[in-house]
Amino acid sequence: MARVSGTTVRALRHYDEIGLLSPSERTASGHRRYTELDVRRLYQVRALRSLGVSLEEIASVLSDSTGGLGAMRDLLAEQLRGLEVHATQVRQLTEQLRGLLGQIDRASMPDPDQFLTTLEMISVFETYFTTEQREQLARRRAELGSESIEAAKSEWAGLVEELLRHVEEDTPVEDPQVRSLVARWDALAGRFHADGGDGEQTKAAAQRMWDDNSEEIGRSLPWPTDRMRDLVRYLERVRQAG
Amino acid sequence: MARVSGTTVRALRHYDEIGLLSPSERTASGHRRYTELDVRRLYQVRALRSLGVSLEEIASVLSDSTGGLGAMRDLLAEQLRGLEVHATQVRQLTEQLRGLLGQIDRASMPDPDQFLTTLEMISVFETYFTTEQREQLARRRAELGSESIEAAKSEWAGLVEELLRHVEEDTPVEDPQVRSLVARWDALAGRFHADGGDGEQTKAAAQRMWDDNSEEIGRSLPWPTDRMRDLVRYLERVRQAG
DNA sequence: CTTGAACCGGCCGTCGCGGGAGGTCCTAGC
DNA sequence: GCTAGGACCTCCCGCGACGGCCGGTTCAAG
Repeated sequence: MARVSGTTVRALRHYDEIGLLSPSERTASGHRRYTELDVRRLYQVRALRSLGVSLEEIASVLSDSTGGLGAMRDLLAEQLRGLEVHATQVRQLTEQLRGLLGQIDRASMPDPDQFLTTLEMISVFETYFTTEQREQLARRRAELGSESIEAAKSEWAGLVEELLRHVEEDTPVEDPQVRSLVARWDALAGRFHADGGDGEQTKAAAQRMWDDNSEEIGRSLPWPTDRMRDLVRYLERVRQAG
Repeated sequence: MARVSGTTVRALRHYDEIGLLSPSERTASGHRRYTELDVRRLYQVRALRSLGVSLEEIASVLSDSTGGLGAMRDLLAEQLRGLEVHATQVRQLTEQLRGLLGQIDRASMPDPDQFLTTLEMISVFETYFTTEQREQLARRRAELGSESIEAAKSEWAGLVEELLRHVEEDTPVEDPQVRSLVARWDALAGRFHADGGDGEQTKAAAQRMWDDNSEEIGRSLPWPTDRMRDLVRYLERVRQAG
């Protein structure tokens, strides 16, 4: 039976154990004897398995005595839906991996610490954003276009530099110039979120992420950790003063 | 630690058990106490996990004390290759499922037996053809174009009808007309295989499949089983006579 | 001092089998 | 009839990355 059907003996015994396909007969000595009907059922099982259907689902649909071609159709349709979801996840993973590899290659072996920090950032990111929210962010980035992202990056870098100066000079948090800088900072960050509805949730997630992990985030930036920490505290004080 | 990092307590204990991430300290009572360094390592672990890297590989690459960014790069590149292979398989599966669903829908609930037989055919197909050979067949079909496939199908149907007549009339196997029909049959089947090299293997696999499962194949056809079996035997006799 | 939440180690379950141990059976050749 | 070796049997452990439960300990707040 195993030779003819291209399955392993172990698989056949497994199907017998779980009651999915028990041979209709046994020899007096206990050897499994498969009938013609058993062979047909095995072919059906193997075909559904090769389509990724679980043994449990196969059992239910094959034992559905209502001649259930409808049930079979539903099962395959559901399988297809699941597969499409899976394919989406695989595409996202592939994209992420390619991005990371590109980052490594472009920097041609950057500071290992910095790369490990990037890994940490991915983790934080995963923790705080669900997949849908991440898609939303990606769409938003796509809408903005890559040049405006570059512009935002440089504007952000400028903001950080200016704010760091104020931190060093300990400018009072009520200073209108400082408050305007912080407002620009928040507006800049806000541009990367969608408006209303789910956008609010994304914003809230980002806020939580920032609140809980501002130090981690700081480490991933091209400025020294302690100065960024000071900057973050300063920002919070300015916001509370507002 | 679990709350902050977004992992479950169980996962943390698991990492401890397998020695991937053991807390640097323990309280006197035995509670795990994670240091700042442990937190960073956990973030790295989670990030690599979210990229689909196995715990074993994570352990090896994180314990690589050569500051191994190169090892990391290799690991991620390998991960990417594996993902791409997986994506190909997923695409093939999706295609198969869509084809099957289309078949069910077009026939708007055909004979359940016939559909189950289709499933059996898939299984036989899987048994005898490797993935690469299947791809080759698919390419060949694409080259031929769908209309020529339809033409071949109807030509085949015509051949079967004519040959069935000869079987009923028991025309001698040496009859030149019969031999020409069989030659057309073989040529028709041959058109669906590539020429030379791997094509020969595909042909051989098809031959084996036909030899071993001609009855199964017969069941999937729109002609009655017993007449097809007679036809198959007749074909073999004609070929041997040639 | 109590109480409820959090933590501990340990063990079983998942899914689809693979692989091995130790014993029985079957068939071919002498 | 005997023997050799292959095929079969049942029973059990293993994977990978944890989830979940149990009975007991520890911790922080009131």
